[in-house]
Amino acid sequence: MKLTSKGRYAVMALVDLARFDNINPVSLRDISLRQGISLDYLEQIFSKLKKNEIVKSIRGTQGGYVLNKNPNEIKLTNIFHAVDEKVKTVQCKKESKKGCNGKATKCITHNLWDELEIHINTFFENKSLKDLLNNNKETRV
Amino acid sequence: MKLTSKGRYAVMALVDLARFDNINPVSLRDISLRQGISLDYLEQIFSKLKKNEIVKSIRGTQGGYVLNKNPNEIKLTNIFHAVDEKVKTVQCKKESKKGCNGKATKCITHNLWDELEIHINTFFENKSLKDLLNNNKETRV
DNA sequence: AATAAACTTGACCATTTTAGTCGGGTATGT
DNA sequence: ACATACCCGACTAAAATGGTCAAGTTTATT
Ligand code: FES
Ligand code: FES
Repeated sequence: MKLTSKGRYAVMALVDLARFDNINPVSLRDISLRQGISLDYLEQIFSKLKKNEIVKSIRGTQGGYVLNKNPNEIKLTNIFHAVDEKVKTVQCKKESKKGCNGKATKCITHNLWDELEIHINTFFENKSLKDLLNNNKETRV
Repeated sequence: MKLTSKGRYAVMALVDLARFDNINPVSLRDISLRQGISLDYLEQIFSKLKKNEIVKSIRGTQGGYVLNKNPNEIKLTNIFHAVDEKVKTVQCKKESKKGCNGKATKCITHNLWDELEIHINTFFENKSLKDLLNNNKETRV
């Protein structure tokens, strides 16, 4: 049960972006340096964020990315969905009529994992980028 | 963000066990057949459950496993902990003074992932094996 | 017009994790 | 004796992860 770097980085990068994009487009190079994330990897991530209309790109010198929506309209759900960081607790195909291991019945714990999935997704649906902007400066340890 | 089979199987197997161990010890072979889980894999899992005093073993013919505690005392947390299915949302070492990527500060999303981890763990702490016994027969699809 | 910054695309890859398998044991009820 | 069932450690194929690399295109600036 772990979060992958792709999802973590996507959120990190967007928080960074949201802080600075009022002034100018923010280049991935800057985000890379500030957050310590590989530039090449960021490009992959932003390509997906763009396809999902979470950010807009501006090409050329002085270009970069800007948010495509208000920070309070961007939920973690949206971000995670964009970069394919999905919550998957059940083993069976969700829409299939079959259970785990190709059995005809749903397994005895299926309902439990469904509950868990909802529980987690609720968290993501209730958090927007805006929530992360306040009171979340880097905290010295 | 996904649940691994080890954790899923551990819970599945224990629910199965809890249903039948009032009468006789339950053999892994039976669980394997009923739940469609590889016997060899179950042995690995039960070895850990035993070390963590969640189940007791009885060797020899007619042997098997029985619960070592009341179903309402066995939380999902305990089960997951036993089989090393841990919830890990942050990238940094939890107790280290360093953040992600060896930086001296905690990253801007660290608090968020901490919150998430707590959110998920709360779910596991509030569910016991007993909760899963009622109303959780295999449901025909 | 030349240059350099920055986005775009797609292929490639090493490492780690997962989900097992396999081959030997040892204990014990019948 | 013998079959059942637990016990233990090593091994491994396949998938996922977390990137890197190469070769573009676009556009602001000089
Ligand atoms: S998780 Fe859906 S049937 Fe097992
Ligand atoms: S998650 Fe802890 S510092 Fe990034």
